Amino acid sequence: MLLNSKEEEKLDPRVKRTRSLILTSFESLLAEKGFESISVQDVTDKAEINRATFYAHFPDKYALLDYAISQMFSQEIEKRTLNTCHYTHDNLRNLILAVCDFLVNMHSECAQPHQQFESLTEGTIKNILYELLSHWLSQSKVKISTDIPATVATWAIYGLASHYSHMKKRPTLEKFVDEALPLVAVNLEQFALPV
Amino acid sequence: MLLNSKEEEKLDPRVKRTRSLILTSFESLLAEKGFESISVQDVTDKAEINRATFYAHFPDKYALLDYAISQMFSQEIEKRTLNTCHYTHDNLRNLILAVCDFLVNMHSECAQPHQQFESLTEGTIKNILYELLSHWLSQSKVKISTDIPATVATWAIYGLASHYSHMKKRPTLEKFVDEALPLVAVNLEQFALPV
DNA sequence: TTGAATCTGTTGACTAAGCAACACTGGAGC
DNA sequence: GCTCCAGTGTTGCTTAGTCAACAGATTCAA
Repeated sequence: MLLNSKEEEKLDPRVKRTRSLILTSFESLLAEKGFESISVQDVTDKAEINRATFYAHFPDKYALLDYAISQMFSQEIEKRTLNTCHYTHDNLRNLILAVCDFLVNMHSECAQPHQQFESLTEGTIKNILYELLSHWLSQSKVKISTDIPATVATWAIYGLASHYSHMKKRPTLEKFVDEALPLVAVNLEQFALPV
Repeated sequence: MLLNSKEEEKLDPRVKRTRSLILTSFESLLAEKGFESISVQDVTDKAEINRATFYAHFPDKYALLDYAISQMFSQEIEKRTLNTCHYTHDNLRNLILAVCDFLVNMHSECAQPHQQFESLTEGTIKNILYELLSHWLSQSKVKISTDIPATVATWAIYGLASHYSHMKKRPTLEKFVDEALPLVAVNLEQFALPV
């Protein structure tokens, strides 16, 4: 789910093109109006592709939202090279920063990020977070089940970021993260010893 | 050749997409290096389309150059709505301005506008000019053969614009055109009476 | 409640684009 | 002379995208 950049490169150029057209169209529509009021028609009209083509790529608009969020968030992760490293205090810090950044941006770029929209994106992002944290923990010398600590950290990180992005008077991101980081780190460090 | 905007709109979206990809790629390559050193490979690589697809649209890169120049120049004409009007002194003035503008821009945007490149574009632009002037003259009450005056004016206008675009110390465009306009107008006005 | 309107998801026949392979050309260098 | 190389056009087959038409769902107002 994370290391998909390589596979996507050797995809049929038509497929890459179509997906990218759909994605661009969808993102620009999200900036205009709420997810619920966006129809598949709207997306395909703006993308200048046939509606049937849309359904060859996605079952419905919810799948598109899922894909769009995955793509954007994965890009954020890749930009910070968090997908190709292991657990350190600093990488964890970076990860929390990434999620906060992402949610803050999303709220500023989307016209109407309502309840339903948010809970759909929440699931998508938590999946990616969980995968990444499990990956980090699995590299540890200590061979134990990773699902409990990964779950705790996933929810904690997303919760923190969501809280931060909804605050009316936000402190600087650095300040917020420095305060929150130890609480998350303590749950991971005992399992994620440096390799 | 001129009124093609309507037809192009109801073209297969795949065709529009492909042509536009080729065109964009070609234009950006022209900004980098000379026309002669651009290969069909280069164009299709940058456009991310298959080389065989290129040949389904154009016989070779010279046809692409032709198409590209036609498109760009026609856009310049349409922008000034010169394609949907008739002969007036002021429209003629605007037409000369358009050709000058176009050639000046081309010289600034293309990396190496060498001799061969220029003579290829010259033919393309003169064709469009000739068509447009013939169209203007054909609307006149005076029903006579339009080819002689259209030819004279075409060559004169292109010659003026080419001269202007190559001048080392260019006067303002307005000043240049005001001086040149009467010499062209005198060849047309006797045929192109107001309708 | 009807029915007009709009969106959905799906189908089958058609067309454009992708791909790999081919023979051919025109240098560049030895 | 020669080969090597990079580009050119072309081909047959595969796959993705287009289009028009369909039945069903939802909404809204008459």
